[in-house]
Amino acid sequence: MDSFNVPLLAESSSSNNPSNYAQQQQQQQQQQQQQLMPHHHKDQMLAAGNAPTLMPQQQQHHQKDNVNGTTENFSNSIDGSQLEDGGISLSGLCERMFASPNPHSNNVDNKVIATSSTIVVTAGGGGASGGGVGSTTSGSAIILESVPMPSFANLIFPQTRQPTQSSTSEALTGIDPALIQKQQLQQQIAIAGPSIEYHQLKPMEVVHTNTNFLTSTTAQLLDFEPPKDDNQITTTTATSTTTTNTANNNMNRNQNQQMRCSLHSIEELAASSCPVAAAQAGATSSQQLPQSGSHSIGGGSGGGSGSNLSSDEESMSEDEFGLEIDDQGGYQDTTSSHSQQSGGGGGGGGGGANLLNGSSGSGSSTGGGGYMLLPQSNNSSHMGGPQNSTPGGNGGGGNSSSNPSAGNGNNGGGGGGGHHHPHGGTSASASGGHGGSTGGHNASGEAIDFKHLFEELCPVCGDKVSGYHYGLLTCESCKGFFKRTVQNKKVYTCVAERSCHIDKTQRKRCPYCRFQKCLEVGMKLEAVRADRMRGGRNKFGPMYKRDRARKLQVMRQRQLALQALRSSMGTDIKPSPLSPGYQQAYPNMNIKQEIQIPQVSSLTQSPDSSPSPIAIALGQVNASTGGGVITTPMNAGNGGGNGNVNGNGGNSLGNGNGSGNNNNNQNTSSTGAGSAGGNGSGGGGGGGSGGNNAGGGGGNNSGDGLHRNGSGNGGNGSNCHEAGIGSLQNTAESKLCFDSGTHPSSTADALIEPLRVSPMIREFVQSIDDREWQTQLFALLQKQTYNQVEVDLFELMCKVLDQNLFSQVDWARNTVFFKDLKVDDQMKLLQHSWSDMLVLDHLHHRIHNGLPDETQLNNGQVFNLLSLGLLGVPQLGDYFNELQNKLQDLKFDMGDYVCMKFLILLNPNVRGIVNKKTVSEGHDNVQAALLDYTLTCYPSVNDKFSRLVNILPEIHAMAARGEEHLYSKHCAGSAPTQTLLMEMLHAKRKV
DNA sequence: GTAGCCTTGACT
DNA sequence: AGTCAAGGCTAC
Repeated sequence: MDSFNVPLLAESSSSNNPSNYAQQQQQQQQQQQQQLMPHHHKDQMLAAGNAPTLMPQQQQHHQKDNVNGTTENFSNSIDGSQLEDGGISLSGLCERMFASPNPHSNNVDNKVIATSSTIVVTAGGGGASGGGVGSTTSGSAIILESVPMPSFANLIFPQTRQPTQSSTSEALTGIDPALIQKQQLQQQIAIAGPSIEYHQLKPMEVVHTNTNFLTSTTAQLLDFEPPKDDNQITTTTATSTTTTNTANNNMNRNQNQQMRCSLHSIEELAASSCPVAAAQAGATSSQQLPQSGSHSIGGGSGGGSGSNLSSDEESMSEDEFGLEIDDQGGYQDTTSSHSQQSGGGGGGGGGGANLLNGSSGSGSSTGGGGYMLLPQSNNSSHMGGPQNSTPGGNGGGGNSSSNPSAGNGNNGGGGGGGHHHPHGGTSASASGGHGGSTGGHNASGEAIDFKHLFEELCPVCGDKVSGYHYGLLTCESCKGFFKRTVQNKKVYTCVAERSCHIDKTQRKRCPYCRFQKCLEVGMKLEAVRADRMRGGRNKFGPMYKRDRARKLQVMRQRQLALQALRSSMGTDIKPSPLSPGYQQAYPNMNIKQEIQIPQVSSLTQSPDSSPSPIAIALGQVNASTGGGVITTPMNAGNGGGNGNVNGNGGNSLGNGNGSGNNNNNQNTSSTGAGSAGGNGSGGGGGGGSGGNNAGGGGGNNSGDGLHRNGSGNGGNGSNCHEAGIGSLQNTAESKLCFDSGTHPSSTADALIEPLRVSPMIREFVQSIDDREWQTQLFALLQKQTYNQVEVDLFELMCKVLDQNLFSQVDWARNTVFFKDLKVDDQMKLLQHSWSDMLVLDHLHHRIHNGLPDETQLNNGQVFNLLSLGLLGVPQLGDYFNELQNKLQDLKFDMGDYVCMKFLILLNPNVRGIVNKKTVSEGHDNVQAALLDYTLTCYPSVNDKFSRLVNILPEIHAMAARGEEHLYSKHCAGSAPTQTLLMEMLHAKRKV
């Protein structure tokens, strides 16, 4: 049968025994981790999401050698045994067991209290390796259980994991405190919801099974409904579990998210330890870690696959996808050819500078307030240089950042509100936003003053920064703390909930949480020298340099923007005194927990201003208004102070998280529902005066740079095409143009037929949650780049794709037809369709949600969102656009989209489907529904149904190309390993 | 253990 | 020679 227990790169192995390769791979990773990481942090690193790859044999070995009754020895074993004796720490096992970074290994109940003295650990699984090993601690049996199952499978039935985890948790009492700590760490992962980033999956092992793979490993049983007659679950517990297995889908989803752990530098380490990369002489990750390079795994790790596509022809480099920061660290000067806008506005209308020369220049929107993770408002190609759009969405009235230094968009205008410091607030200088007269060259061309860099606040504790330490600007104490922790292999424990606030006054209280925060903000373990050599420079030097240049550039732009603002507004806005907190100039900094996520337009919006039939049918828009903004919880919740940018009736949705008062300016009309207290007051206000495009017309430069639903109605429609369809904030504009010009009949269709939309399609559409997708997307991008000087954009793309895949699986397994299938079939279907669905999804998000082509990351890098739709193949751009145009010509709407998605998923022709009948029926039903829908709701579009269906093969062709590319990149060691994405890639080849 | 200050040494 | 990010020292 087709087994999905495919080891990563198993096909590439030169070994006859596929499992050997998996073992080699794991060993390789472990060895590399040993060399690359200060071992002792593994636990806490893992808490940040990086699970080690373990070999069952190693587990066994470790348990024999290292589990003992003393904390000290155990701790030592953690540090040493994992790496020195080739074994693996018990903690690591526990981490893998209880907190697999697999986000779908969920249901960890952090409330569980250990009451048992028995742990059951069954090492190994499947056919790959050894069985369980019992080891005792304090007289208690310890049997660890590894989980060598397809992560993919985990996704489908994650809920059955819970009992195992909880029961095992309970079993911890009486075990070495260090072990308990590990358990706590895992729980922390579960608790640390916001750390949603990058999925690292449990390693797959070849499971030679003659029967249903579901019964092939214990691990599988943990995640799947165990067959009634199967007793392979070896987990035991002395007491009953305190958790239940009642997680519903939503719960699963949430928990899944929680389990998606942040990996930060550690994950990069892990990624860099990709055995394939190691096997390819120096083809290591971009982290330039000191790999041994001598690991000879798998000779042929890539080659054996038969798809060792090493050609660089289509290799995507950073350059190809938007890294536009030159090695000198400088951005190109955008001041001359690009209009600049200090959207500072974010904050209560703050400093948003009017777009003085806003005519045609691409806007370099430098938000006054919040940091940026919003799609840029630029309306021209970025080729001329990065447009540093730093929308001021965050600032809000007050500073609401998790760190005092976070973006404060209080420059001018309203703003002002309270200062909210989730972290207990140290000294955030809340003095109004400062236009950035510091550093770099100010408008007068003064010399760069790097001293200002150190006026930032430490992202860990808020103390004064003393310089770059271990990867980023931190204070001296955190530098020392980090160093001590790493060098001395400290293992801390949090006596509280592992969520202690860390600030200057409390940083001593909980070293555990402090260290966690160090990792979270991006301090790099590898910067601590193993040999303790003094002096000299490390490899981060160039990175620091670039970071400086980037910061200075931001400052410079802000300064110019502020100057422009002043001149445009007379002298009303007085230059603020130079803030000791240089952070005002760096809204990107220190805003870790203040995720500002751009929300794209409603799921039912389309470029066509008229609501689609399905939108009306779902009651998400009033048909009579014909094109009104669809208010969703998403846009309503944001920006309490939705200020009308131009007073034209368009809502410039504030996207800020500011907690301050929503001091909107004179233009505010607060149309958005929900002035969510802590939310969004800033952004909305920002729009007010800050984001006004001097050109008047479009009014598209909201303070938050988002302005999705904005767009004045007052004769501003003509701006829409200039603005670019790809821009989130221009969705509404695009709709207007689209509607009025291209498809005059669309409105009629929409208004006449909505009620005839079949219940099936309604249900389909309702199953789509684009908001969650958006939230996850931008949260991931933000988290991945928060305080990171530089990230590998391809790797980031893979992470996003990986996340999208998780969402996709999550969606699929809750949908009609599909959910009724056996897991075997489900997996086959997904493995066959995932890439097509990714492409289709991206088309959908582009068309219906106005997803832009690119977005600027927290750290200033430009991330090419389009690459997600192209699966990393830039050459497919034209083809992609062509498909998009075709779909738009067909008035492709949400109903069409979801039906097409189902048609892709429910492919009865997939080989090996057991319940082909059900799949086929589902497919036919959807097809019929789509046909009916198109005929009923879009009579004006000739032959819409068949034309839509004919696009599916085109999507498939594109997806196939993307898959090849991704696979080749993976074989070249450029892609993160142990991700669902890679698993999918391999699975399809296996199939 | 913390954190401020000192020393070191590769790099510019 | 200066810079600066490492590690080291030591008073607290």
